[in-house]
This record gives sequence, structure tokens and C-alpha cells, in this order.
Amino acid sequence: MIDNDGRARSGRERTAPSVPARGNEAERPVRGSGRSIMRDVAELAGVSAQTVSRVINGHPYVADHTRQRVLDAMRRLDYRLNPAARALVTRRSGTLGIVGYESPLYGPTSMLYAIEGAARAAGYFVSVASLRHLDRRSVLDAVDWLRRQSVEGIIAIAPKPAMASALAEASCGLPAVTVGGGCTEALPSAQIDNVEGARLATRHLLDLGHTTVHHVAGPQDWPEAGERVDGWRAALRAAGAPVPAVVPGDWSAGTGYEQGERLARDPRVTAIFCASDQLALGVLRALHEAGRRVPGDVSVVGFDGTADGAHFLPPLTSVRQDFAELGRRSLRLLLAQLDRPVSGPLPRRDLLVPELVVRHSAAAPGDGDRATAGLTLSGPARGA
Amino acid sequence: MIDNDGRARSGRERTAPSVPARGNEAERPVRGSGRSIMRDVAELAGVSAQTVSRVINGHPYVADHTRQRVLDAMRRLDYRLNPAARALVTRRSGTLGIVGYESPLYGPTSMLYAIEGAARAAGYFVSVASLRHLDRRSVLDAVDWLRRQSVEGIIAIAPKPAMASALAEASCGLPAVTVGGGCTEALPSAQIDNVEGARLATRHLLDLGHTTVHHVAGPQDWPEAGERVDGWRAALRAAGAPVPAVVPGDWSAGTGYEQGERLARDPRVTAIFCASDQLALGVLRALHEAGRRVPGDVSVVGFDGTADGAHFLPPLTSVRQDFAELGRRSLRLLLAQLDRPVSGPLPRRDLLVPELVVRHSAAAPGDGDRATAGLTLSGPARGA
DNA sequence: GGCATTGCCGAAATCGCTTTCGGCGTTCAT
DNA sequence: ATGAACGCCGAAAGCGATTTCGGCAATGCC
Repeated sequence: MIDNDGRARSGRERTAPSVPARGNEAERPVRGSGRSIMRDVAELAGVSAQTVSRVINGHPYVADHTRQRVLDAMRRLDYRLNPAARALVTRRSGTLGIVGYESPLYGPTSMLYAIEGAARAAGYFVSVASLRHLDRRSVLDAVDWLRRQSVEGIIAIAPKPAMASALAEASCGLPAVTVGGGCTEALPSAQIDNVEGARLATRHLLDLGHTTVHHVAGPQDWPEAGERVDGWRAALRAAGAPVPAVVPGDWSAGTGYEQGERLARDPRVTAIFCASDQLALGVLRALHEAGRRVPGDVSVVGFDGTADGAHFLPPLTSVRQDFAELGRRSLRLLLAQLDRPVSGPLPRRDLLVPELVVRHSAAAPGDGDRATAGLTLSGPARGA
Repeated sequence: MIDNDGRARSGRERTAPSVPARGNEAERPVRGSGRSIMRDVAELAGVSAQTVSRVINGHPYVADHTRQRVLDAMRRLDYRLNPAARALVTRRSGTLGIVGYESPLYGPTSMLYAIEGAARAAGYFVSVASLRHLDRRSVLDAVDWLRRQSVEGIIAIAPKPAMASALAEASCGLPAVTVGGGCTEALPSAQIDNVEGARLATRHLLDLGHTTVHHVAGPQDWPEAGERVDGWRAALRAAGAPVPAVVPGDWSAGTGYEQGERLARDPRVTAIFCASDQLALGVLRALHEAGRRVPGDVSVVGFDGTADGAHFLPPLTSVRQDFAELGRRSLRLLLAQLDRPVSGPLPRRDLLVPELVVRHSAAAPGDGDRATAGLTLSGPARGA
């Protein structure tokens, strides 16, 4: 066993056990610090390393008793496979990247963990790259950073189209999906069906007997806000109801309050659909201050279905977005790309239909005394 | 170049360029799909692979013009280092793990991204493991999962002591820190100085002239809640003020409202310190309904300093926790452990002193008319 | 002039795993 | 009886980087 340069090869022979295998650990504890490698397991089990590999990877053609011996040895040595070594040879890192952004909003933050949970169930690690700003440049940097750790796919929690298209550009050759408002033709995406959600909310108010519904919208440059406007308008048109001017806003309680004050002064306003629960919170307060009872004088419906909404006064009827499910769907979209890189047409857009959560902020017009009497005195409802 | 088994070695020789280097790509595009490896760069630059390595790792003893040639080659080939190969030999994955949990609370969710940002600045990847439940078992699983991808250290966003100690146990041998409420002797941690924050809030109310301050607390099994009780009590004692019974609660607006109703009925209550902004929101509403003006009749101070608080009615004076900074501090603690694994005594507990954000919900007792006159009519303040 | 030092760079070994190739012994079909 | 097929397993060759060891020139010092 002499190499062509004349030097003896270092201790790789199974017949030279006295040569320290790694580092300078004089003794290798049988029950060790998780530092054992596949060869240790193989030796202890009396098989070769690749049989151990076969066991780990669930290959067939391993005798049951051999498998047992290997598994025992793994347990005794507290063996942990080295993912880097595996990744090196398989060319698969086993990790997915998530591009996320810090936001005071309820939705985006709760999706991340859901995605991770689902990814873990599918055997993938998840690493994140955060966005400092919601702009192109940040997305490009984040994707580049994720590529550097050779993620196998990327999910971007991207509320704006500019971000989605930046992802499409930067991820070239890498499976990627968007989730949330921003989406682009180039990439599959999972989204809430905002149009349908808004329609649900509006129709609910119409069905209760309101002649029309006013809408406090989200920020103009977020597609989700626009879609909710569309749904609201469509429901109104379908019912032959007059379509009031959109009340512009952002997602915050602050502007909800401001716009709510204006709406409160208009006695013809009996139903308001808000693009977010926070908006609704502000509107609710403004109405309350103006002496207009909810839902007696004015009905209000929100959008988000946050847990806090159940504690508003009165408990807020809202359109619940299941962010966790949305996260899981986006992962499914990504996994589909991963399994068959060039498969048939995948759904480009997985639309998750939201659900109306009826609580107590919406009622028939003029139904005030009966509807609110109990509510105002009792605490907030405990519903989820 | 014949191996001892008699078979010719496969194409590793630089003199056999016709042998495809990898896979079956017939031609290797100079401007390629990021699939080039270090040897390609070396060839193009006319140097050896380890010189390329030296350039990448910033080793000295590389001539300037050589370095330039290598950098040019890297650019032309769009070369990306294979992290798995590096990790395999360096035994460092370059990634950190974060154990987080999904929560409707404002704080925990915003720390994650801050930590990631700081970690990226320090050259570390970040991968996450989410907790389905806030219990021991989940923490153990999450840490195990992170270990499997050989993270170099772990930060746990753990609000309860049981979780911190589970981390301490599971992370054995791996640098780890906790951030947030839960902490254990065994692990360093970064935390808000809740005692000082509560003292700040209480003293602020006392300084305004209130004879005492009532406290609506957070959930009993969260240390953060307990610490805030301690700080409140300490401030009261230091001022010689009577110490009312703690009003128990959790973090939610719902219980804030419930407890607020009770407090509102007690005319002696002129100042309330709430353990969270959400709690304060509920209290505010209860007071408003009871016809007690804020801050004219009753002053209220929250804890969190959420952006929404600036839009409460009236804008909420609160104790701001800088979660982003907290995240960065926890990372610093971890990095310190990483650089010198057995260094001297590190700060076991990095206490971040929060800051009182004075808005308009607290004033001198009986100061009602002047203080609220303008506020009630104007919109919510625009302060951060 | 001789020798050690310094600056720069290359050959080979190595990290721990998977893959490819092939070797046995049994069983099955012919 | 014989060849093929199958079940089970091992040897060796990588994956693409870093590390160790060493080589060669130019320089500094005695």
C-alpha cells in the first residue's frame, strides 16, 4: 500500500486500529459525543460502510438481521449523519429558503413557521433570509444569499408584484414560488382568494338587508387591497346595489379611525367592509365615539380573522385567512417542482378560499336595540 | 499513474482535457449556469485550485496580479463556492439555528428577522425550527432537528423557563443562548429588563402625582410577567405608596377589558399600569365605556411600545421593548461563544433597558379637561 | 558565499458520505 | 444440469472544497 509518491498512506486501513481515526482523540468512546462517523458504525456492526448507508437511505437488499445490527450500532454510538458529506455527493442540500420580511402585520409572520413545520415533515431544512426593505434590491440580495447555501427551492413571502418579479429573475433555474399578495406570471403562487373573501363579506352585509356597503380599502400598491376592492364591487354590482366611492386607507387602525369618523357622520352609511381587522378596529372606535352603535346602527365586517378580533367591541365579524394553510400550500407548490423538475402544468396560482367568521359586529339594519343590548354589557365573546 | 488494483485512474489528470470533468456536459460554457467549480476557475486563471481557495479565504501570500486574475475568472464563470464541500472539510456549517414559536404576540415574531439580519452580517446562515407547542418535548425535537443540519449554535426564543432548560439539556456541547422571558442558569440569555421597565412606568405615574398605581399583570407562568410585577411593586415601595393587589391577567385585550371594567368601577383607581399594550387596549376601552376619561380621570401605561399603540385613543404611553436590538444582542452572545469556545466569563444575562415612550394616556390626576380636550377631537397621534 | 527567512504557489491527502461496479451464494426456469 | 435472476454485501472512486507539506525564487544577514 505505497502510493506513487513513495510515502506510506495514512491510516485508512481497517487493519491498523491504533492509528487515531480523527483528530487526536486518544480513545473513541463507544457511547460518545455524537462524533462518530459511518465507518465507526460499520465496524461496530461488522459490516461495510455502504451497508450502513443502505440502511440509512432505506435501500432494499439489506437482510433484516443486518439492518438490526446496524441500527443498534447507530444507536449505541449516537451516530449522526454528516449532512455536508451527503450534500456534497448527492448535490442536494436538503434545505429550502424562505424570503420573509419583518412586518407589524399579522399574516406574514405567521406563515413562516407553518412553512417550516410542513417542510420539516417533508424532510427539508428551512433557512431564512429577511428583507430590510420591501424593494427589488433586497429581494435580489436575499435570494443570492440563499443560493449561496445552495437551497433547493425558494418561497418568498412577497406582498408586492415588484418583489415577486425580482424573485423570478434572481431565482432563475431554481424552483421558486411566491405566497401572499405579490405574484407574477413567471412563478407559481399560493394566495388567498381576496376577491371571493371580499365578496363573501359584502354579500353577508347585503343579505342582512343593507342597501349598500361602504369599503375602507388597504394601500393602493398592494394587490391584495385591490383584489378586495374588486370583490366588494363585484358583489355590489351582482346585487344591483349602488357602488359608493372607495374609502382609501392602508392597513392600520389609525387610518381606520380617521376614515371611520368621516363615515360616521354620514347617516346613510349602515354597513362598512374594512380591508383589514386593524382598519376595522379604528372604524369601530370612531363609530362608537360618534354614538353610532354597532351593529345596531352600522354593521362592520373586517378582513383577517385575527384572534384579537374576537375581543373587539363588539366581537368582529371578519373574513378569516388561514395563513398557516396558505404557507403549507405554498410549500406543496414548491415540492411539486422539486419532485418533477420538468413536469406538466402545475397550478400557477393556488387560490385558498377564505371563510366568513360570523361574530357580532354585523346585523340587519335598524336591528340595534335587540342585537346590542346584551353585548354592550357583557364582555367580549370568547369565540376563536 | 496506475493504481494498485491495476485499473487506470479516471480522469483527474490536468493533461487529459478531453475527459468530461463532471457528468456528461459535453461542453463547459465559459459563462455558465453557476455550475463551475474551483478547478474550473483555477484553470481559467492559470493557477492551482488552492490558490483560488487562498483568494476566497483571504489568505496572505497571494500576489496582487494573481489575485486579480482569480477574481476575474470567478466573475466570468459566475463561480459559487460549494458550501457542503467547505463544511465537510472545515467541520463548520456556517449556519446558526433559531428555535422560534408561532405567536400572536408582537415581540417574538419580530426578533427572528432581526437575528437573521445580524447573523447574515456576521456571515452566518440561519435556519429555523418552529415549535408547535411551548413544551419540553417540542424544544427537544427542534434542537435535535437543528443539530442534524449541524448548526454551530442555537438561539431559542423561549418565553418559559421549562423551554430554556430543555434547550440547555438538548444543546449539550453546542453553544446556545436564550432570548426573551425564559432563561436558565445554564445558558446565557438576552432579555429586556422587565423590572426596570415596570419601574419606569410606575414611577412615571407616581411622578405625575398619583398616590398609587394599579397593575394588570400578564400570565403567571411567564417570568416576564412576574418581573413586571416585581418592578411595579418595587417602585411603589420605594415611593412609600400603598401596594394594591395585583390584577391577574394574560396578555390579551380580552382580559384587559374584563379587568378594566372592574377597575373602572373603583373611583379610587386613577392610574393603571398594564403588562402589555393589548391588555391596555382592553382597559382603555373599558374605561371609556364606563365614562372615565383617559387620562383625565384615569391614567394608563402599557408595555411593549407597539406601533399600534400610537393610534389608540388616546395614544398610549408605554414602555418600548426594542425587540430587534434584543435579537441582535442575543446573537452577539452566541457569537462570543463561537469565537472563543472556552473563554472567560461572559455576561450570563444581557439586560436591555427599555425606554418609556410618553404619549398621551397618562397625566396628572384631575388634569382631565385640559389634557383630553384636544385629543378627543383630533385623530390619533402620529408618533412612532 | 552560505544559509536562513520570506513571499508565493502547487501536489496530495483528506473531510464523510453516496454511487458504481462487481462478487458471491441461492433459487428458479429451462 | 446449467445459465439467468435475485438477494445481499463490499471495494473503490468520486463529490469540491481546505490543509498540510513542501518547492522554488528573491532577499537579508553574518
